[in-house]
Amino acid sequence: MLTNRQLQILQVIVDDFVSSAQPVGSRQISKKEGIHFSPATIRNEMADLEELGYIEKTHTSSGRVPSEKGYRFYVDHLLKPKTMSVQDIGLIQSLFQNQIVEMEQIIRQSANILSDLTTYTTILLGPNVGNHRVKRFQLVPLSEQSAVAIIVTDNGHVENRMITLPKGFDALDIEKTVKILNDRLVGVPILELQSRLELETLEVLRQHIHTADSLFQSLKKMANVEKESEVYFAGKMNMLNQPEFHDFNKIRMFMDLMDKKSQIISLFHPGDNDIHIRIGSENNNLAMEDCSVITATYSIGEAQTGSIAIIGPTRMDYQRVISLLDLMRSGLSHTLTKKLMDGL
Amino acid sequence: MLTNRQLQILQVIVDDFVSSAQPVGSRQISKKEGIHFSPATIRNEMADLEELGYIEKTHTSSGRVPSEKGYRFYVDHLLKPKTMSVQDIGLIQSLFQNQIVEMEQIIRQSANILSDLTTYTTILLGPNVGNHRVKRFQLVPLSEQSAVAIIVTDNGHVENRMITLPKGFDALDIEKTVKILNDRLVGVPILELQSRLELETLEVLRQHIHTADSLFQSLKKMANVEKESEVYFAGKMNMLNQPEFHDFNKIRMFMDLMDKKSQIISLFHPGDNDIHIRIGSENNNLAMEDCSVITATYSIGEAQTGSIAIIGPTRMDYQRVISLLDLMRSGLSHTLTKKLMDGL
DNA sequence: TGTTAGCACTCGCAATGACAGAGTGCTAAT
DNA sequence: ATTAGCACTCTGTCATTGCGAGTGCTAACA
Repeated sequence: MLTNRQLQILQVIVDDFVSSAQPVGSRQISKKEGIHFSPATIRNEMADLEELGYIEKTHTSSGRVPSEKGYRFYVDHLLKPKTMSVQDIGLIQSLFQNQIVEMEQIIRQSANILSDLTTYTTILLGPNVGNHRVKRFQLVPLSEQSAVAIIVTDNGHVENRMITLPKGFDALDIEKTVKILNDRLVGVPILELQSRLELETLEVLRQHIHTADSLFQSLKKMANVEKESEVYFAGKMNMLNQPEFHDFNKIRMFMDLMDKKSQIISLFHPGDNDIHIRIGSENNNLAMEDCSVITATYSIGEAQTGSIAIIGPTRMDYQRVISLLDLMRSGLSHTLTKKLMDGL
Repeated sequence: MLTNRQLQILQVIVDDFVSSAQPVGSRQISKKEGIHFSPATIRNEMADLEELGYIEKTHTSSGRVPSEKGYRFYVDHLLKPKTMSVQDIGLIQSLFQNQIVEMEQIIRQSANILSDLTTYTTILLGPNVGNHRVKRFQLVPLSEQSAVAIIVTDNGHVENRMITLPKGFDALDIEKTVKILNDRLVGVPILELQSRLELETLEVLRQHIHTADSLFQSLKKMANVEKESEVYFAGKMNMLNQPEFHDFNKIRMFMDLMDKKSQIISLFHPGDNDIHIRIGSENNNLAMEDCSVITATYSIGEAQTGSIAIIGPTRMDYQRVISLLDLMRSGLSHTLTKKLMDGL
């Protein structure tokens, strides 16, 4: 167990390093408010803290830097709620007071505001599409052989896809098909669309349309709606400002990562509803070794949830990010839920 | 006028510098195939070329580097068609042989292939939306007060927008509205949509729907479809590989530029149908001082055109990029036009 | 007269060493 | 238990040096 003094010192080291990005020496610590012991004493304590793995030296005679374990401890035990600046709060509030109609707009804006306020990178996962339900199908023929299939979901999202039509498919066929699809599939969650399509419509289609099987192939493709959530980015380039990223290899790796949706999604904490913090190697990703990721979820109505992640260097202002994230998550949840209830 | 020998030397300097990124010295030049004079002679010629402004020294005793004027001359007079590698051709061909249905997919892929093959950055402007014509309107109500408005264009593009409905707007009203819109506005180019909407439908709507004016406000918003072309990027990060961009400020400026659609669009050559090359400051953009941009246009059918730009360092393999760009532009034109003719 | 060999000179760059500054660990005094 | 003091270590900077690559110029050559 750490002594009170060790806690104090660890706190100062993390706080100081977070804001200066420079290793922290004993003399520097001794000058801080609330520290009433000499540099020598502090050096002794630091030696202990180092032995325990909470801090590290960058070289034999350097000041100390928090280790991953140190950050972890700091985050778990030493985080003290700071009051947020009125401006920050105001900026976030104004987004929600602003009467924006489209959900997507609001989400985009949220990401931008977060990355501006934090100077880190924000990734925002839109509500998971899988739970949305089909509201309406539409089939707009473009030519003899092709048409646009449109699926509108209950939250106003529109999916559209080009499909090929069977030979000799006429206006009447289209009408019939649309009717069948709407009769049978409205209300079905996107996630189940493909299976339900087969189950519910194949037979009926065969009864009414003589090219049913060919058509069905097209419809099956259409029903293969992207189930992964939309990903919104903001402030990708903010990483360039972080001194730990003044290294082309790191930048490269980071940017490559940002281009891979599957890897991005793996950064999010599955399931659960809290704010989560992953520090450095806890992200299980080489490109993220010097990064921490703080994630939160927001919810829209009962069923839909989305996530927000803020990615910064491990030397990150954890408290500030958490506050901002919390404010944003609740604002988003509230505003978007209201939109949903009001029928968008 | 440059002597034959000077041309030869300039050519070697550009070629060499393009591939090595290192200033080229007289000794190095003298060793090249086809060069039959001594380093001393070459030094004399280089002194002349420098005086004429085609090449520069990076410091008093360095080798020479092409100046902007040098590149310009090279591009205008010295470019020799190289035969393209079979692999490159194959890769591009395979894209078009591949049976991809969606235009957008093809365009995205094209950009990717180009940036992969060139190792530069590709920007692809989709066909200008303004000329597309309305094929069908649809209005899907989501709640009492809101609906999704959908516009399908003749090339299969789908625009959708949330709109608010007037109080007490019922299913019958929706049906009427959709009918009126489709009767009056199908075939109208997107560009004219807003004006034609007012001209053609306002009166009729007033006759049939008692909340016509309120509805019309919503429709007007809907009709405000983005007229600028879609922009596709590929290989943004390729710039990191270029030694001239191993400088955080340049990277930053470049990336900032890439985020500004209006600036991006200003990089393209307006109007004209040829391949265009802009070197360094010819781009009139500080962030582009060390970049060259090569642009080409492709066309879909008679009316629609799009553009491709490849952005690399001024020290760029001009010939290769031009060949690739030419191949891609004609492939794209051909394939997409065919798609359009086949009714997509 | 055009070409070339030779040479002195310049510049960048990498290696070297000296040195100041910041920090540590340990010991001995308080 | 705390702290002052001191020897030691490591980094970063600066000036020096030497090397290599390249140039410009001159004089010799074909």
